[in-house]
Amino acid sequence: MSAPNRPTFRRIADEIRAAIDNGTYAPGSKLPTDAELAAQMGVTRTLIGDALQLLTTDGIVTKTRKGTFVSSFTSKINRDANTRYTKSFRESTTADGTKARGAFDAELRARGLTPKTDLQVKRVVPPNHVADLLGIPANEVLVVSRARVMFAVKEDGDEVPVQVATSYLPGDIAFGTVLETPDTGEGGLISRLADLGHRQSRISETIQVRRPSEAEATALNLTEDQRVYEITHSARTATDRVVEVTNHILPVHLWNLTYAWDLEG
Amino acid sequence: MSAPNRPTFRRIADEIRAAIDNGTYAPGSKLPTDAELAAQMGVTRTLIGDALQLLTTDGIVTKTRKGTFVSSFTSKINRDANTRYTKSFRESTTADGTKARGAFDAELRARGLTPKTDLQVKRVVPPNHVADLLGIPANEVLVVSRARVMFAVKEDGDEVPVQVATSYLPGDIAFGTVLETPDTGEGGLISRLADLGHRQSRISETIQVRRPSEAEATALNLTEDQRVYEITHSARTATDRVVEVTNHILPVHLWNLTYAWDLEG
DNA sequence: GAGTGGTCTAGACCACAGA
DNA sequence: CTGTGGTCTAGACCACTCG
Repeated sequence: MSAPNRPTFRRIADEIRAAIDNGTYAPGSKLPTDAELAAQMGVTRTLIGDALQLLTTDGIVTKTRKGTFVSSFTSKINRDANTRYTKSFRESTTADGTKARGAFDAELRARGLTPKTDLQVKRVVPPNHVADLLGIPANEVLVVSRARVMFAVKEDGDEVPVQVATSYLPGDIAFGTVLETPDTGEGGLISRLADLGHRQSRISETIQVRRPSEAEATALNLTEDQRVYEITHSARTATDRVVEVTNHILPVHLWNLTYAWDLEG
Repeated sequence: MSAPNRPTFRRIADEIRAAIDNGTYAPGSKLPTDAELAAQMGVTRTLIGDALQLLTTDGIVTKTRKGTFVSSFTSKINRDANTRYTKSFRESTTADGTKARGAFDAELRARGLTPKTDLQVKRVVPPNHVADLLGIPANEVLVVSRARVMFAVKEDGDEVPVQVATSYLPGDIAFGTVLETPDTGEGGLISRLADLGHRQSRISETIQVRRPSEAEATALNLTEDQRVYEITHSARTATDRVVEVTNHILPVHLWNLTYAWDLEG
């Protein structure tokens, strides 16, 4: 009623969305082929494709060469920017008695998922905006880059990529230290930076939403029409030096973000 | 090179986007009609429509019954969650010597735009999640609702809607006070709440990205395929009472968000 | 009434994954 | 090889806006 002349392809999308919500199509199951749906609904295959593309963009279904499948990820993961950087959360003990290895680890375990991270440590010349934040000349100085692709492993063993993040650490701090090794141990990067005498005291993050780059789309299994948060995170010490810049890329349909802070007078 | 088999409609979108970026089509100007572009490029009108829809979703062009127009808004507005709630920013003096009326006001003037706000003050039963945050029973208690639609007025007098925001204030605090009047004066809502003995001390915000509701799409001049940030803002006093909940809706293509906070040990 | 974009069909060809 | 979704055309009808 609210939309009297709602186009057919949107009505079809609504219909299928409702069918997924009410359990007619279970998470992970295969939908009928476009051609079958077209026959059922008495429309062209083109229309079904348009309708399903809307659901694909929302992350509700995934289209492959083998058919259309209902996404198995339903609820969103919460990224709480404040607790995630506290020592207690980063080093929190998980259900199986092991200690969490950094913020992302604790975050996923809190949701009953098992985290898995692919890491590549390199020395690189950072992107300009990162060099800028680190206070070093552009296109010149090498820094340590810790590029991660993070997965949520479900109970059935399926690995879903949920985030890519790249941390940049100044060379004079990180070269030749544990910060260039794969496992940063209990409490993660932030704890190790503190060990090295660079305890972080103030964080700032800027957020934008955009289409994924080609590389991001591939890594996160996204289409060009989906959207990601890009969070540029920078941490400075009490002496006001930026000792870490991290670029987080998160599909918007998988995450909520939370922030909290005190007001001064 | 990077995408060998890039579909035609995406290539066309890229082409037009580039033409807009390099000034071939100026901000605010009218593009050729779909039919003309189709003829120029030797493709069907359908394809041009698909291409332009990509740009519409990104907020780069606007389609009307009168033709396709290049958006006049280029850069994004920055919403700095921290400075925006400081007293000095909210009450900052603008170029013309007048005092800013709250956070949004100061935000836009910093960008050379003139803010304009349509306000409707009512007593309403708040949405469930708001009642929850305010610590009152759902579907029952009246609170003060201050619903705003905010515009950026350009130099040529054009008014672009950039945000809708609705603040909810507990009745026992707000009924019969200045909080039910249209103009909350210097420093805005927060200053008046402080005057009434409810100085805010801690803020938390949660962010998600979603399609706009029908009402939001109408108010903000969006299509169903564009995306908005929904920011749920709540403020509590030193005595830990939530005295304000505000729901902010911002088109993602118009805004960047910024947060900053201190780490404890 | 003329011109605009929005929608939809019917049918075609394609690339790609899997048996 | 077959079946899948992805793309594209040609052409049609529509609703809306404006002169």
